Amino acid sequence: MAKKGQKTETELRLFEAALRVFGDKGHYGANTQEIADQAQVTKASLHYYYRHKDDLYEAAFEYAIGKVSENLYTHIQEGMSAEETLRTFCDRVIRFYHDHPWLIKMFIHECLNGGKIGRAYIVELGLEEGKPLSRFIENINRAVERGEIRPVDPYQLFFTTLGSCAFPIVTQSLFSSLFPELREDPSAFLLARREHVFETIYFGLTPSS
Amino acid sequence: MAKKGQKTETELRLFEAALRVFGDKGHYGANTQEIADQAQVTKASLHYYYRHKDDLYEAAFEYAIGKVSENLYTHIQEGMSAEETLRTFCDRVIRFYHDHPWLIKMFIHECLNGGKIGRAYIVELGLEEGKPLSRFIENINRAVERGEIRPVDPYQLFFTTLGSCAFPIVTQSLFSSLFPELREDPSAFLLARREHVFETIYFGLTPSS
DNA sequence: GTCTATATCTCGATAGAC
DNA sequence: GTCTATCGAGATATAGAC
Repeated sequence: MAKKGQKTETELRLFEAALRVFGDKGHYGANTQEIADQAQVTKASLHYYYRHKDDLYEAAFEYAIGKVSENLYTHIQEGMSAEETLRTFCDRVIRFYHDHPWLIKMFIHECLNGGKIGRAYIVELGLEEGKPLSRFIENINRAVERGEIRPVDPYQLFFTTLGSCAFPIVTQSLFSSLFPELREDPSAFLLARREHVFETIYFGLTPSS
Repeated sequence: MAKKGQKTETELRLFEAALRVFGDKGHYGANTQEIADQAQVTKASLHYYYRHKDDLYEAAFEYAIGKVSENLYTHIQEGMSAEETLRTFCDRVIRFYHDHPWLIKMFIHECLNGGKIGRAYIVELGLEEGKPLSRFIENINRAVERGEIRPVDPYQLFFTTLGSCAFPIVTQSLFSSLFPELREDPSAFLLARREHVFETIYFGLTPSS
């Protein structure tokens, strides 16, 4: 059922509730009762469509990775300069995770749980020709070759960029009690990061640049 | 008991086991049976020293924050240049979390759970005069004033630096199946980040700088 | 397909012997 | 202070009526 093309209306409600609840609380923190409640069905119905909790979780995680791929990586076009690539990536990551924080939370939850379930689905982001992540890596490598930017490990740069963008969204609940700007207007702070992260990474902090 | 000065040997074993298990699995993922097993006592003994699971978790989290403060922030001295501040911070964060990944995992788990319990303890990192985080912020502000670096929001820079350093350690379990360098020699990749992160943030990517 | 009712299991916490 | 035994809440999952 979960895999077949068309979902019934009930199944769709279950699936969307699962995205919200798993996204918010992760695999362990979520419970089937809450998912059933949000979908306005009973637990028995939930188990009718998805035999085990894990089946529902896997379906949700696979869908989430697809959404991430679609919203973050497809906007990085082959042949973009490093500047365009980084600008686009910062903008998409921060806007997307700002609007859908449960997606990055689901991902981080899965990381903390050892990635046992998610590992099978993350290959969709792969590095092979044409896959989403490969365009980021390729664009950086080309930019180094033609001297737009200094030599840099594109994998390291990927983590630096994604980490800079995603980390404040993940840690907001704790750091907001410490940082006045983040506490008073989280959206403004997070959206201001699009410029900050791009400029810091691309131009650095030294005034000469 | 937990708060008093001297811990008995059994209590110490329990506490250290709690650090490991909570650190690895977070508040919800951890269970008291596993902590008791690792401490080689029964659950009943665990509950003798710590009435509720939450008491043990709070003690562990408070201790963890103290460790983080002690190992990351005390090495940032008042009056350091921005260059020294960032170099020191990258070096300490990556080395420390590389050696003790459960500490950053515990922190992120708490963030994902909404920070309800940890919020009370994170104020120890505060921004007030003399508190650990204030030195980072102050050093950056001074560096801007005297023109060492261009104008930058020190709070934004804090997230950029910490996120760049911590994110790969947190997400290693999932991204290692995607990035060959990270999979084949995680330590080398993570330790190489100390230079990469500092140079990317301080000097940027543009070759002119 | 959806429900009520329930089986089964896991976990935090307690009682009481020693 | 540590143990065995057990309680009771809450979770996943199933049985069977409709």
